[in-house]
Amino acid sequence: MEHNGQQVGRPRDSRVDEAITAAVRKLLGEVGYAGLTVAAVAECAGIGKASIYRRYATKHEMIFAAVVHGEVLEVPPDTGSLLGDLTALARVIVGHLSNPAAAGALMSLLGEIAADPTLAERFTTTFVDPERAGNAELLERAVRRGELERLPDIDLFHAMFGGTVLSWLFISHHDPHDLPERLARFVCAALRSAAHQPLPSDRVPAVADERSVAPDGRSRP
Amino acid sequence: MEHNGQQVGRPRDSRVDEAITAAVRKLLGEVGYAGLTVAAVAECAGIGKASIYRRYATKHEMIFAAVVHGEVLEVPPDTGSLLGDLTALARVIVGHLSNPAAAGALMSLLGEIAADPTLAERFTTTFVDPERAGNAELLERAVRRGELERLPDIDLFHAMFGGTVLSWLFISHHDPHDLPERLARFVCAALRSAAHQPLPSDRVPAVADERSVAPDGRSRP
DNA sequence: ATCCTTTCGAGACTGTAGTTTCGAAACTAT
DNA sequence: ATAGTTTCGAAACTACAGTCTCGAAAGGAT
Repeated sequence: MEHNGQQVGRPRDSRVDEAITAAVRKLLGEVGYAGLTVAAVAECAGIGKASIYRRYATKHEMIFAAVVHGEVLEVPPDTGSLLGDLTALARVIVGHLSNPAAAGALMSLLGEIAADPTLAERFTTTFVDPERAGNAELLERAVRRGELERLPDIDLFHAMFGGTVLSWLFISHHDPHDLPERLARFVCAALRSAAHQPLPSDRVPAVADERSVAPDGRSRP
Repeated sequence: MEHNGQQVGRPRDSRVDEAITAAVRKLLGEVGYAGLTVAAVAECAGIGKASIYRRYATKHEMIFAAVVHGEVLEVPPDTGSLLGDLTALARVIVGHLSNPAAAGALMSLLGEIAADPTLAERFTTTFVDPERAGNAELLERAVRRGELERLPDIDLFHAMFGGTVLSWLFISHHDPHDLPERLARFVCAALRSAAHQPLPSDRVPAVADERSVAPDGRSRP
């Protein structure tokens, strides 16, 4: 009988996992989200389709994992000022969203997410929550530094910062080269002003704690 | 030979056009973007699939036309204050994006647009440009009213306002009920601050407290 | 060493849905 | 009227997601 947590049977080859994500990213850049087929991923990775569906329930989950995996936005280091920090954060976001492979896929993925609560849940815990936490940390630095009197509306700030970049790139299709400076200056001004105003409401959006989703998102057969 | 503008051959039945868009909207509300099939649209409209593909090159174009047609965001009427106008504008955007049918479709559409320059062009002229023009008009009112010293960065404002709502709804999945007030207040503060800053500089004022945000009395139209 | 379980690549199979083809019908021009 | 053109609905075509089976291989357990 099997020991605690130890798997019985042939273990999964981690090289297969890497080959899948590498193939997905490569093909996303070449043929785009709509042109991506599971068969092509398998061939490009030199594996069988079964090895893909053993790991991911659907094609979308496969793409999701390949696009989001490890892409959690790191909090930029302390630059010494709120304006500097915001500029650096905007640069990180722009950098990630300018990657053509992940970029187009992310939008299509958001479409899927809008119609698939399971995927939405995973997306939130994997991507959204950490990113918002990073934003919060950045703002707390400004409070400690004395640049802000109190913590601003984190949820609004988070939606605004990322949402602006998203809209700038994928709706307006503007050149992002000077967006970080413009956005950071604008938001910085808003934060300094808003810090003097009372918050519109005092509801605390409790984050639903979900427990134990398998790391690979696939319940074992 | 054909006369000026007159079409030769059997004319299109305008009832078919109407039936298509009506069927798309009806089905989007029932089954969502991912569950929408061309066959279902054809059956629901009581027509053949060929009549759809004669009008639209792809399924996505069909949905795009059905969703965007006539949905151009109207500029809300003058409420007498910038804050009021911004709140009203945010309510309009939230209202449109909260429509489940259009909402999921828009995100998936943005994914297609990222990979299809033709669709991107149509989307820009049909949807993005008019919306930005509407935003500009609203800000010009504030300048005429004397609330703003000069016209702010229109492109940034446009991306920020719509992008924030987009992110709030489809990335953070938050409740939008009080978003218009929060967003409008925040952006209003930013506009007032940014209006009397030099545009191309990166000055770093310490904690220069400005209490000039007093005239905030009205909040509702 | 020998089972037992699981993963592996490969390929066949199925159902669904986007797209195209086809004969008939509708309309204009001569 | 008749030829030419375009639209119509129905049906055929095609691609692909997703599933399954196969024989082989890689572990762990006894």
